[in-house]
Amino acid sequence: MDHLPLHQKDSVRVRIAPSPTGPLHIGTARVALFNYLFARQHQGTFVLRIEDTDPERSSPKWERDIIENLKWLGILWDEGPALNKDYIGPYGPYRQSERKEIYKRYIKKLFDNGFLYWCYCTKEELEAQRQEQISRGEPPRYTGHCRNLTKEEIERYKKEGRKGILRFKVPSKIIRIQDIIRGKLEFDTSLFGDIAVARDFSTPLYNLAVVIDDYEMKINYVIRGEDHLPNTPKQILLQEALGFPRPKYAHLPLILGPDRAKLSKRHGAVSIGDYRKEGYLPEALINFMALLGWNPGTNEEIFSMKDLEKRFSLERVQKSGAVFNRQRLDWMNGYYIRKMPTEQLTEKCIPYLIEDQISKIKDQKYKIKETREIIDFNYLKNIISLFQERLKRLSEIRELSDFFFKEELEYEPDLLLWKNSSYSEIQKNLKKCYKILKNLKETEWQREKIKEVLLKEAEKESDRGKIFWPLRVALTGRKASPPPFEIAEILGKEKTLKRIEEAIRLVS
RNA sequence: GCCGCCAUCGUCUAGUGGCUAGGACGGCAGGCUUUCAAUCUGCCAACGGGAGUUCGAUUCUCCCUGGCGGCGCCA
Repeated sequence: MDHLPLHQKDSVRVRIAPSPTGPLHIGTARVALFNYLFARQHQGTFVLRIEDTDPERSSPKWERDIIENLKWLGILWDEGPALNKDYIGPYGPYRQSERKEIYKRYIKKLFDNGFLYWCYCTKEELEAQRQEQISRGEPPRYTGHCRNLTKEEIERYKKEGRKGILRFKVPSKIIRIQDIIRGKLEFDTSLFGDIAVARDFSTPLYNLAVVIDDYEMKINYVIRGEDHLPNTPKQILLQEALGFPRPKYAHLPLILGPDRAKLSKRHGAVSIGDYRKEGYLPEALINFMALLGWNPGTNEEIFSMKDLEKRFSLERVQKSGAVFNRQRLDWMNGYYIRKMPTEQLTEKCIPYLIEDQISKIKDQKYKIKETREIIDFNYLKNIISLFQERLKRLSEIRELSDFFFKEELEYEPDLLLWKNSSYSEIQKNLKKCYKILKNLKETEWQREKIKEVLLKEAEKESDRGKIFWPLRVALTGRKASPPPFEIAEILGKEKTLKRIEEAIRLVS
């Protein structure tokens, strides 16, 4: 850990700085996670800052989404906005829109020291220039048209109603960066042109705002996505002009879509909220995201947040981008679902059922909407337990368990047919089941007993499927489901017999 | 176009100057099983290309190719 002197171990300060222009993106969440883990590892501080300098695109609604979902994931910050109340931290507000006084000081300082100038070019003029440069094969950049305007020219522009923007006089030099993940990097700033840094004295643009805030908040490690690599030398130039120390940089590989382009909306669900709604567990998402670009160097692959806090290291972060693989996420989510206590799983599944199968009456009591039966938590738990090893996403419980909440099942009579058996044979076997089950006492109505008595009958056949398949279909109306004994037990004797009768009628 | 970054199975990845290049997801085949799932067993599957360095390169260097990112009065 040569980039981290021992005496600084307790002073690590990192941040995640999302802009509230959309819901929490999976890429942002992963960058947040890596920052969080790095901070935890070094007993450092993890800061959340809201980058809402663009009032056009920012919205409190998205800020709320970002905050709520970070909390849900368990990526908690030490300093930053609280969910429901205003909060001013030790380094000022954590929302850029509330930090104008701070920015003003520095922008004035830059201007007074001659680093900045007003540029009055219009967007159209800039665009025309850009096109021309591109057609000549030059890098599109601002070449300093307004750098040395006379007082008269400035007056004239102002009279024309031009508002102007503050640009930074970019010096020509080679910037060398030592990136923790990528090693030595070099940039030639003469290719940049003069960058726009502020709309006016109190509203900095991104590059300047970041530099000022990171300095003010004493951020010493900047861990962010690789897409920010080209911004880094620009920010360093600004730091140098302001006399700020340079933080250490670590640029993380990007999360890619199946086409290997940066993961974006067109690839499907990208917001944490979407995954949450579909029934992905935070543990699975965290584990999965951590392994996208990081690995422990061993064959282990199941990691809790606590494990990650112990094991994570920037040194083991990959350089190349990682394709987001939904199947692997599904597998991992299924793994965590199976590992979870059934009680807890039931609690998590109930909201999905409440959407259409059941309604909540009071604590622990629910009503099946279609049959109007009153059931309790335990009943639901019994149902959920049948699907625990079959679920990949919590939302699947709706579809999978549907037949428990129906008055009547709808299915094709042909579905009752096992292999090449005939209707009459199926009818005969269903009648046998009916008779056997009817003779069972209520006290004997439990899965082992049901299985025992039916198995005795099924053994007489050349193939157990001749008994079990039609019975299972009679109870579920499905070609795939848990075993009939367990379903019968939960359904109860009366409903079970009724469903068998119904099936018999179908094949008559 | 310019600048930059990256390069091991389809995907996530381990790894080494000499190994049958390892694991996981997925796929395929099989066991268990009425079905599905879970689970177990097995199989398929990779070092982008060319030079160099070297006794020997997947590994080190260079070039090429390819992929990606960036080039806003967005962040």
